[in-house]
Amino acid sequence: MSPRSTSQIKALKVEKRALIMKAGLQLFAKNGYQATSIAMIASEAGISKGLMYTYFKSKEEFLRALVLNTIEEMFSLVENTLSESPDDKEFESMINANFKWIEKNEDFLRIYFGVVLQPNILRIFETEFGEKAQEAFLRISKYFEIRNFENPLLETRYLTSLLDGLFMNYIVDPDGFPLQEMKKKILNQYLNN
Amino acid sequence: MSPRSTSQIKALKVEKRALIMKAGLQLFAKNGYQATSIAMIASEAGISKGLMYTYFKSKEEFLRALVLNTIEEMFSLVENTLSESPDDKEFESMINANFKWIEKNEDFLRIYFGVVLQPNILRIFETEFGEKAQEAFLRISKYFEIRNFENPLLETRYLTSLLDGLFMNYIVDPDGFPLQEMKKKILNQYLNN
Amino acid sequence: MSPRSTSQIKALKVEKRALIMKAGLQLFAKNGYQATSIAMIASEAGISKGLMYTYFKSKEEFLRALVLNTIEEMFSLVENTLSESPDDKEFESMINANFKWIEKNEDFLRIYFGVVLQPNILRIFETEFGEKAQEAFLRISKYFEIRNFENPLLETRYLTSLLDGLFMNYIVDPDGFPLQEMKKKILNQYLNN
Amino acid sequence: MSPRSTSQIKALKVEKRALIMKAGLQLFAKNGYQATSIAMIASEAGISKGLMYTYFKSKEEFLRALVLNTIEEMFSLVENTLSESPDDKEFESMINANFKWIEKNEDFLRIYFGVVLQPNILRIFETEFGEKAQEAFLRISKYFEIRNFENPLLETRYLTSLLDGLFMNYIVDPDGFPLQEMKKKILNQYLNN
DNA sequence: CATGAATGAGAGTTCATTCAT
DNA sequence: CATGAATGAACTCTCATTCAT
Repeated sequence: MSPRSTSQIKALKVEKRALIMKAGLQLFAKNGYQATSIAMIASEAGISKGLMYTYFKSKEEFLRALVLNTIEEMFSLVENTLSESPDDKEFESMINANFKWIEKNEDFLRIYFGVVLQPNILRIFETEFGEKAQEAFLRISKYFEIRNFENPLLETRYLTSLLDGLFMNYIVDPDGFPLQEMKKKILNQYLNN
Repeated sequence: MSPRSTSQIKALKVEKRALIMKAGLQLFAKNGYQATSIAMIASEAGISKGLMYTYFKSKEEFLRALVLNTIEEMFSLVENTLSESPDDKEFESMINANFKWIEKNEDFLRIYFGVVLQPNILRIFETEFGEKAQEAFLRISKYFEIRNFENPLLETRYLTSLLDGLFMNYIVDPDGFPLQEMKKKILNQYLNN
Repeated sequence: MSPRSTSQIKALKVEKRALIMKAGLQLFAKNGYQATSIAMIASEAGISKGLMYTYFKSKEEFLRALVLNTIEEMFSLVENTLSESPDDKEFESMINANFKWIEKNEDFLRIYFGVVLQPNILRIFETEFGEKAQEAFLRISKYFEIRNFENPLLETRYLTSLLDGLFMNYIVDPDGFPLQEMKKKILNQYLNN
Repeated sequence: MSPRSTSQIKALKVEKRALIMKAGLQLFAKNGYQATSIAMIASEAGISKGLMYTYFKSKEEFLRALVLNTIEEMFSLVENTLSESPDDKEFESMINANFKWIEKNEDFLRIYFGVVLQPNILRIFETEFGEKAQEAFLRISKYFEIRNFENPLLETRYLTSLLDGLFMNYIVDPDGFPLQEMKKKILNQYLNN
């Protein structure tokens, strides 16, 4: 019961939590949320069903944790690449970072789009989620402002929608979709005029 | 037994079928396919659960009917507006038609994206669905070819992804999304250089 | 409304009734009672489900009619071949008649055994059915009495059980079961000592 | 976590499994397979419907377990009583064992005949089931061979059919059927000439 | 006389969740 | 801390039966 052993236990818990989430990520991506049972996730993570409920209050809570966990990372891509007054180079980095990240997070993307599109599944997101999105959105918008775009907010919305569309098409057909060419096209479009 | 009464009955069946599909469309759009039960659809349509199965063989068949019914209309927008050698005016018509149609078919769009993105739901679509998509895709590509775009196929994929992204963002937030401005932006981009 | 047309109608009804029963016989034999739906029978008979219910009060009534209809024929085989004081020749005729009849009524036999073995399906039979069986039973018993068997009733029960067993095994494997040899064996056994 | 508690739990599972099978045996025997619902079995066994499915994968699997479990015992009666070169004494033992067993397994018999006779229920049995039957069949046939019967295989088929018929009639009317006398009759017939 | 649309109860099955061990 | 037996509600789907036409 020494503090050390307690912290070790905590570390173990964190590790196992991550393990479970990894299992859930894969299964949700492969089968969808509804078609993936708690039993499947527990089995994949090598634990019992019952133990799932000491880590996550419910299946929905689990999904929420799963998505929020990664969504933070996703939105921080923008903050990590764009300063408060972003220049072209930073913009290019941001785009690059996004495309790179997407390739590594296909599974998450699949879940993410599902959650975004079927609001009744997780309407609760909106608050926590909106804040982070808002922040990233404004960073990008700042770049367009600096570049003297007529309507920076519209341009930002346009760009993010474009990225959404590209990424969505990418996860529908990862092998056939020309992701790299699309990236070049975007960079050309924004940086060469 | 008279032809009139027979045809009246048939007409009633067609009407009721449409009624059920309308109910299904709304509920699937609101809750998603899996989270919508046959009982809910029947109740919304004002019929018994059992009767659903005289109109549709299974829940999956029902979804298929629902989607194929409208998807044809969606893809024919391109064919109806673009000739075999499409000019700028036709391109503009096509874009206009698409944006107009989307506003009238929010519910369908929600289902459509869900079907496309959810992995296991209906891979069966792919065949019937792919053919129609292919055709529309090539029509648009022909336009870019005529306009001497360097890579017409890539450009088409880019445009359709952009539209997907815009429409997806529109259905997530129909009231807040500047759909009309986006349309203008696209038309400017493609027609004014 | 002339008497003739009325009787014609009646004849038609009788014919159609027979037609329905034939369809039911085949389907019950092929799929079993529970796995055969009224809809299937109606369809096979070329009529509507609703019309079934003008000929038979319920599915169970239909089964009852089906079985009683043929069971009478089956038991009358004994009465038709055995006189009140049956001799060896009559006994041989009776055995021959039974084996011949069984080959022509495989389908019925399948249903019959099911009904006999699962009493809860049709316990109501017992009365009507028992009477006819009793009569045939006593006729056979009379033959053994005349032949001075020690215990004619036991012998009858033995013989009828033997026939049941043979016929049961025959319908389980109609092609592989040596029905004719079994008949010879029985005749040898009873007539040659 | 101790081995004892684990083994206790396992023992409990085995016990409960047996309990469910007992309930199923009775209900299937009384009503037949199709007319007995999982709900009825669960209720009779004092458990919830859902729990049935942790013990048995499906209703059909349950039936299979029920039948295979006992069928083995049934066919092994022959192997346990007849040696490779069976003599009269062994034959008598075999007959005795069969008659004795039947009285203790009325319920099973009812199900067994149902399974054998109903066409579509479980043709899957045939393989596993056929092998065991074949073995027993050949053992008996060996006895008739040694006894110099003209056609041992036919004689075996005759005897087993006879037994089937007797046992079938016994379960239709357990109280009225003279089972013991029939046994004596068979033994007399085969052993006294 | 004949139809089949319509019902409603009930079937088999799954699964998130709980809790005794 | 960890298990998985147990529950109960919900699911998709079937079908005997009725009845307006």
